[in-house]
Formats: sequence, structure tokens, C-alpha cells
Amino acid sequence: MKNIKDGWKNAVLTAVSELLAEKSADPALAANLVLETPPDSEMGDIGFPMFPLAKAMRMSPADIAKTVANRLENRSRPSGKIKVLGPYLNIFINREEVIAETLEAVKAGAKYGFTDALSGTKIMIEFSSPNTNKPLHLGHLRNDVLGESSARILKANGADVMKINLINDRGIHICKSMLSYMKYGANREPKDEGKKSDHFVGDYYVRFNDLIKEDPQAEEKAQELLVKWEGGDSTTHELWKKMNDWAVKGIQNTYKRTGVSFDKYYFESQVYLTGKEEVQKGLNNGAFFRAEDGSIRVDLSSIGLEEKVLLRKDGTSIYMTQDLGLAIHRHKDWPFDRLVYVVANEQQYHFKVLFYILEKLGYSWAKNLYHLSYGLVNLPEGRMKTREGTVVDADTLLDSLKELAMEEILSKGREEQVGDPELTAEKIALGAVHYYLAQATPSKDMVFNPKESLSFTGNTGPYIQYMGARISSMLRKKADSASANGSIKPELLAKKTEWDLVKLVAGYPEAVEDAGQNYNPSVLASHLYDIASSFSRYYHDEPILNCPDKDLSASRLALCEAVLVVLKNGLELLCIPFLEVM
RNA sequence: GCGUUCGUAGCUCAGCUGGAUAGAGCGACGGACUUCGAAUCCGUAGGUCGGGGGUUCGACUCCCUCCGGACGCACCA
Repeated sequence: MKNIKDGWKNAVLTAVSELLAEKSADPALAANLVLETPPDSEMGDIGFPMFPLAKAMRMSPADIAKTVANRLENRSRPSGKIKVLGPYLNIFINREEVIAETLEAVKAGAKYGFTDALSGTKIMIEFSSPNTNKPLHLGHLRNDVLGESSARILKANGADVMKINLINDRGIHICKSMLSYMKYGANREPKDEGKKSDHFVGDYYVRFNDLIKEDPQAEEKAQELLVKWEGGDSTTHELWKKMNDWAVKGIQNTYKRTGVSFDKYYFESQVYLTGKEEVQKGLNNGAFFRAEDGSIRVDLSSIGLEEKVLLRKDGTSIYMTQDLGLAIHRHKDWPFDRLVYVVANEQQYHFKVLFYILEKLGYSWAKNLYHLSYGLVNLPEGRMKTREGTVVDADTLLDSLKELAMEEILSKGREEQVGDPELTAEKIALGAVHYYLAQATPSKDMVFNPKESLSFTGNTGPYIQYMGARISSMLRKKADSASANGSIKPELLAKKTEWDLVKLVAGYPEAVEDAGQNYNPSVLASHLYDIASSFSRYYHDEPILNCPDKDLSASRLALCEAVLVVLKNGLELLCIPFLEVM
């Protein structure tokens, strides 16, 4: 469909520039011509507003539209119908052609919608990056779905993608949970308390609050523990390793559950010292300077900021130093063309500075670094707070959703049809959360209302899953219907609803490309909702299997299959499980 | 104070590089299951697109300003 649009645009463009020349105006003004989609398909499939040309031609936009239309009528042009609507030159593109083309394209199955927009591009994407002192929460789920989904979308656009996870396994917060465990743990293990191992660790982190009340020195002791850890103290490292293993194993369990995976893990404990040499190098070549107090800094005045310390006066490194070294280290590991950081928008400053410094150090790839900045997930009463216990835990959330989905299955009496109710409920739960998180514009903060946000009706993941299940159900019954003996005839699909569906199916690859170019899964989510909802209306209004005309029935079913391909592929890109039955 | 960012229906969100009457879902109210799955569909009510200027043939979209919120402005990560 894209080439048809382009064909029309060129035809109109040519006609317009000719006309401009005749009016002795600059033909280059034709570049102002924009192609848009009319509000309703009854007005046309594509439209060209003529306002921008009015002044140069000294004609009313409506007259221009008429003149251009006449000119186009009398020459070779792409097939379709021209309709002038006031100042708009609208085109009804040749439906049969597009329908036939679309039904053919969809035969690519799981590959339908893949583009080569990014082929040959190596993209590294970092996301999740959990701390090992507590389990994942709702915020991580947003990060994870954005990261995983973006990675899948980039791959679908032909990119070579490497997903990485930087585990934050060192630092004062880790020491706090260790200290707390040393005090209250009594060498117990997760299985002794029947807890998921990351929750087990997290509970000790929370209990550090109790520890502070008991022992005012607790904060200092945690600091001492960190020094011991950095000094390589063996007992400390033993405990550290044990607790980190618990945390990481538990977190990985959640990844498995949500369908998130990584090609490579980096552990902060192994890389936090990298970057020191880079800072030295930068100092030597004049990119950085040594301040009076002995610390090494970078001047940021050219990007409107002040200065930033990169190495303390005692020579120890800071967060920026680490990230600096890590980026360079990663490029050596895997020479990417682009590096995407999926990190909350609170760190905008950090990345702005980081990218600037890397560029200043002369790394050619530095201009292709991208901070996929996303907003916080807030509760109706405000931000989630660990100490107030309002953090929405990922596993707990999924469990309670699963329970709701299960109730739904039971209340509809569908446990037989569904086969495995447990598994189905789990997939519905995942569909609900992932859709909810993916549908919002990444950069914006969002509000999560535990009571209302995760319903299964309306604009939700399960709604889309349901449409997939309905089509799947029809396909299972195909053999017993009229369509079994019919043949597919694109010209029979003449209803407005059918045309709207075809356009949505045909527009899917563009949505994938759009989502990829902008690192924005939400455009894909809304495209899927549009198509699911169009299908639902269609399904309601028109008989498909029950259609008496066998050719019409077969054609309609083919259209539904096309919709199904889009739903399946799109859900996959959004990390939402597809369900044959639900 | 400075910077970034957001402010669209009661609530949660869309609105493509400015274009034809601002769209969904939830909630409210009213309808539709002897028919392909009602986790569905249809209808009604609900909006000075935070306020005010400006640019433009045209502004939810761009610019300025004010108001309000969030987040940054660490030798914490």
C-alpha cells in the first residue's frame, strides 16, 4: 500500500509543479504538498490539502484542487478514483488491488510486518538493570516490557540486536540487606521460609529499618561493610555472593515468567572500576582537567551545564566514571552502531552528560547513543515508596491478576475448552500487564490504579487476545462451513468495514517501522487495538462462516486470517502471549 | 533559583512531520445473546485541548509568557 501512496503522491506532485510553473511561480513550492489520511474512509483513502499553494498560484485552494484533478484525469496515473472535496484533493485507491496485494503479503505469516529499515545495524540495548537487594516491582515491569519489546521491534526492522542487563550487585544498599541478614537471618535459607529467593533477600533489606531503630550505628556499619567488601574480605564476599545468587535467581525467575531475556549480563561488581583509565586518557589529551582540589573534572559549559567530577581526589571512581568505562568496554565487546539505554527519566541529566563526554573523547559511535527515557509508574496517591510499603511487587501483581483471570475463566465455565486453565490465566495476566504498560507513551509518567487499571475489558491486552481467540475459533470450524468450498475473491470484500480492516492490515508494517524508528512500542499497541476493535465490529455485523455465499464466506475468512496474522505478530512484538483459546 | 518535562471528558490514556466535525477505554445511563465465543457490540450524556498572547490560509500540535505537577541541578548509584 505504501508504494501506491507514493505513486499518487508523485503524480500529484508532478501536476502541481507544472501548474506552479505555468503560473510563473517556483515549482519547488510543490514540496509543501502533504499527504494525509482523511478523517473518514468515505471521504477518500488519501488526501492532499491545497491550502499551502493558494498564495503562490493566486487561486483558491478549491480551484487548485479542481484544476489538479482535471489534469490528473487526463493522463496516466496510478489506478484509483479522484474526488475533490472543497480544498482537498482526495484519492480512493484501487481497493481490489490493495486487497489482493494484502492477502498475498500476509502469507509471509510470522514474517509479515518485518521490514529492512534497520538491516545491517547493530544495536545494543540495555534494560531492566535490577538491584540485588530486592525483587522486581511494577517500575521494572515497565522497563522490561519497553526494553524487550523495543528489542523485538528493532529486530523486526532488520537490526542485529544484543540485549544486555547490568546487574547492580554492589553498593551500600546491598550491604544493608547483608547486615540485616547477619543480624536476623540466623543462616536461614529461602526454602526454610518458603519464599521466592529474591523476596527472601528483599525482606531483609526491608528489615534494615528495624535494625536502624535497634542500632543507631547501623548506617555506619553498612558503610564499613562496603569498605570490607571492597577490600576483598572473604567472609563478606561469601555472604555477598550467597545473597546475590538468591536475588538474581529469583529475579531471573520473574524474567522467565514475563518472557524477558538477555543475551549478556554485566555485573556492576565486575565493571565498576572500569573507566578510570579512560578518565586518565581524557586528562592527558586535554578533554578533562584537574581541579584545584585534585579531582578530575570535565567542563560542560558548551552544553549549558557546569562541571562534573569524574574521579574523586582520592582517585576513586563514581557512577559517571563507571558508565563511561562500561560504554567503551561494551563497544569493544560488540561493536555496535547504536546503544540504547532503557532507564527512567530521572536520569536524563546523567545520560546527557555521559553522551557528551563520550563524544568529547572522540568516539565516533557516541552520537548514536540513545536514552530511552521512560516515566515513573505512580499510584493514585503518588509515588511508590519502599518505606511506606506501597511498592507494587511484580510477582504479587502477576499472581493476583492470574487469580482474577482464573475467576473469569471459571465464571464463564470455560475450564474444559481452555485445556490448561492455570496456564491460560497466567497468559491473560501477562497480557493485561504488558499491554497496560506498553500502551502508554514511554516518556510520560503514568498512574497505576490497582483496582481499576487492570481490567480485562475494553482497551486492554485481553481484549486483543480475545479477538485472536475468536478468529482462531472460526478457523477451527472452517471445514464445516460454506467457506470450505468457496474461493477467495477480493472484489467481494466491498463493505466499508472490510476496507477499513484491509487498510489496517496493510498499514501494519508501517506501524512496526514507526515503532522502531521512534523506540516506541505504544504506536504498535494502538495499531493492534484499532485492528482488534475494527474486527470486533465487523464480526458482530457481518456473518463470516455463516455467510450463505460460499465465495464471500471464504473471502471474509481470508480477511480474518490476515487480521489474525497481524494480531499474532504484533502481540509477539509487545511480549503479550497469543491465545488460541481463552 | 536554574534546567528538563508534563498539563486533552469524572478517571486512565490516544491524537501521525500543524490540516477537514478533538478520539478511545473505564465509570454513568439506555439498548443487543434461539445465529460464527456477550472478556463482545450499539446508542446517550460528558471537552473554553491549564490561562493569556503570538506565528499561520489553518494551532491540541510551533514560539513566548504565566499558573500548576513531576523529575533533575551530588565527589549516591
